[in-house]
Amino acid sequence: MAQTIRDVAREAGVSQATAARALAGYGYVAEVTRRRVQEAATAIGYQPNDLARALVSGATKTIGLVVGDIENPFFATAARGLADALEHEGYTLVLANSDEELAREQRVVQALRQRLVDGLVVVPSSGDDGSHLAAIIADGRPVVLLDRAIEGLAADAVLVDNESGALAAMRHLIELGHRRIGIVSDSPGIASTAERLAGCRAALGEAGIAWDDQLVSIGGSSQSDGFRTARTLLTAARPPSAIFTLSNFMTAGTIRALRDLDLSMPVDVALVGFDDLDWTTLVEPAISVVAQPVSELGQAVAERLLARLRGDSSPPVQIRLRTSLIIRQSCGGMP
Amino acid sequence: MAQTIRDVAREAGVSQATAARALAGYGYVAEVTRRRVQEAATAIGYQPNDLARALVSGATKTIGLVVGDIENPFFATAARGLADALEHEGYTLVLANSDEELAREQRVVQALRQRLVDGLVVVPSSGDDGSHLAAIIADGRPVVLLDRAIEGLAADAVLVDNESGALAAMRHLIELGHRRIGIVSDSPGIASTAERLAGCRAALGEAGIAWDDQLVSIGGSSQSDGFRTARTLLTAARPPSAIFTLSNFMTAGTIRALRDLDLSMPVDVALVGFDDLDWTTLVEPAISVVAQPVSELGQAVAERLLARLRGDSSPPVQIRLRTSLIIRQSCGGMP
DNA sequence: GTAGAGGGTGAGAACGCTATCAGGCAGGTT
DNA sequence: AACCTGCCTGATAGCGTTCTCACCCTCTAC
Repeated sequence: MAQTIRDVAREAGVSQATAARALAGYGYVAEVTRRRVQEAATAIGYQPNDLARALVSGATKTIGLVVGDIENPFFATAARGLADALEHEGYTLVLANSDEELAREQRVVQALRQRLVDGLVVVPSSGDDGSHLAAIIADGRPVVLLDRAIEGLAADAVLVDNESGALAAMRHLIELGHRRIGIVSDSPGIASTAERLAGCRAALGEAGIAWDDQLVSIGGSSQSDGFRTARTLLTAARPPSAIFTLSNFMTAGTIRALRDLDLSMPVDVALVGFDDLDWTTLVEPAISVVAQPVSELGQAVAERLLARLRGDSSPPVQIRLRTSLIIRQSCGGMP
Repeated sequence: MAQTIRDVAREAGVSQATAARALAGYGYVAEVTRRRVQEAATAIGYQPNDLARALVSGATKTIGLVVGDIENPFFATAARGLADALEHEGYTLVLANSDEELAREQRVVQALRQRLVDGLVVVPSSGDDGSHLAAIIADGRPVVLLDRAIEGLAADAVLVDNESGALAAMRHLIELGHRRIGIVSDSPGIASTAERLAGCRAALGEAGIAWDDQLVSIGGSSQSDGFRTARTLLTAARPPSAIFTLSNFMTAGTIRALRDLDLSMPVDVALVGFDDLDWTTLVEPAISVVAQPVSELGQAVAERLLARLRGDSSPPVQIRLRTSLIIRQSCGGMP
């Protein structure tokens, strides 16, 4: 098996304590001894045991990441940005999927807690239940929320400006003359979704258009949910002339529904989606979107987390990154 | 901070040893005592320390996963399949990106090694250098290769049938009458890519078509590399009438190049790509692809790994999952 | 009445590391 | 000669578990 510091000590003919000092570089060690120990270490191929080190130091140099589903490119990109920034400081990511289910999320958070992660990054599946995360914070370990806030939880959160993003998208469709705008949404239990819906409401309000529940379809968060609910919307008695989708899966589902019904963008239906993925410019017409700075989101989360790990104990902050409306062909607003 | 088993013992008025027995469930403990200890544990909110447990048991219940880039949907899906299967058995995934660079891969593997992962799943960036992985195997910890083999490394590998997949795709294009078929490839240093190229060679050989280096563009593994090399191919003096792309990023890059040059599929250029992603049926025309059972790949890897962790010490096996050619509109072979 | 079996308990070693402490030994100072 | 000081080293105490061992106590069997 793996060699221990004792093996190094024996090989170098010194005590375990001296070998430890020589390798870790603290206390007094004679230059000759240090060299001898180091040579012995490489000779027998010694590798420090991070586990033992963590047990005594109390820090595992490990960060837990809980996302809904790593297959969602949004989460994958954020995870990447986070991993890169953390790796810089010697931290490793432990990954867990919650499937957007609170119960599962609680289970994996519990597991990560026992694993003694130094900190936790969570994309919470519920906007109001944060008791499992409060327990981690009570342990004195930092928690940073990614993309979604939790009401009443004293944790840092790095979010995007969902409300103004949705507002801008809806405004644009309204300016293009649309009065009946369909909204394809995933569950409003997800905090970011709720904020986007609020943005929609605000835009309709300022344009004097009444909110119409018939035009809002709310389903699960998978692409097939998006397909199903968009199809329902489009086959209704008075279908919308434009659609705003609140997430990338909803956008994909809606495009499939449009294809299925042989409706073309932007002539039959104008479309704007939330979240910009690579394929949105691969399809024709290219999809207009509210773009989020996804990778920056991960980086900002890493920054907050590292600050906390360094001892920053200022009150929790909420960071909002700006979204930007990218107008392409699908909404008909392109010159 | 967190409570220890000693705190539970004190609370229950028993020794640390008895508390441990009561909680872990070995040895003799009186029923009354057991109940008292368990009540004490929940009362003070005791959580076992997995770190200490791992140190003594020698198993961290942790699996390392090294992929080129978690943002690549292929890896993300495989990771998901793997994570689900492993979670079932109480294992957690530790994630690392190699950026398809051997040096980086070696660094992260080293880090995972010190972290004492119980096993390692690697998508190797090099097909011939496996020394860093051999070291893990020498420690007695299982390594399973995902998607790509390494020559001369005694480790299980779960792969897809790259050669016959590429063969089928090329055959199909040849049957459609194409004689000049462009191949957009990423680096052949990647084992799976080399196998796909071999499949291409075989198909051309059996059709009596000479291999033409002018028709093969080899670049990096990013989408922009695919765009650049496909563009070069398409703007050459005698451009190909069909293109076969060897990975999903190459496919996306090639589609962009076609759009950029105002060439349409399948009329101007027929296209078949390797790897089926969600967007391939979102674009028009829908892209014909060699589909890989990605999620099954992850599951099969988990199965192998779990078997090894349970002590299976049979000689390393190589598992090949079948690919399937899905004919859609982009190649012109659809009735 | 004593031996033995068996339930129940606490003391303590081990895992591999970090880090403190007591002491040894050379050199210089009073 | 006695004493300090500064370098160097080994012994040793944890970190929070798992798990073995020795021991005690009670009950049954001869």
